[in-house]
Amino acid sequence: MRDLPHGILSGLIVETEAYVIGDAAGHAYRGMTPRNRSLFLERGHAYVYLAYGISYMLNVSSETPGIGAGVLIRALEPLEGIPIMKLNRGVERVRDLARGPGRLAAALRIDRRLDGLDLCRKGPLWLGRRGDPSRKIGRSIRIGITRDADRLLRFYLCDSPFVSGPRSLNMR
DNA sequence: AGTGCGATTGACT
DNA sequence: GTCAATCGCACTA
Repeated sequence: MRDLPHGILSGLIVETEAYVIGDAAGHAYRGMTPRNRSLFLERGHAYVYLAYGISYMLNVSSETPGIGAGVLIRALEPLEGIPIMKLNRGVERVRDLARGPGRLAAALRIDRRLDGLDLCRKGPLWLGRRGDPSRKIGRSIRIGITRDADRLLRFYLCDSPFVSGPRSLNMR
């Protein structure tokens, strides 16, 4: 859920990637730095960083304080505030509004100012419960990384058209 | 102080 | 399918 001056935006998370303890692909792997310190907060805090100088990535810290791990939120099925998301993204097609981590952040106007925010409390950005536990969840290798590339730590809703990535990865 | 490089995207052949 | 854009930051010296 995202609370903006223009209104409330929300969506269903349909795709994530885990960056676990001791994971060479994770930003926390080489210890705490000014950029990644939010990964070391109590689980449920936002870690936002800029990738390729172009796109912001939203992560949720996933361990107890001082450990350093998180989950990248890769795609959303837009639910509320779709007209505002279209303005934020400059595209009309609902499927393209938040399909991919950079697009998701753009649709929700997420940037480094939200870094470190507690996502378990209602605020400018927070997490709710909307999922249907009976929907089938697939897993695959993670997208766009080089180290620890073989681990099956990407998760997505099999039947959702709002999932990113090559179709060959979305069949399991 | 200088350098190299992405947890991507959008435009183009 | 290929490829450039773009910049904060981690690393080296």
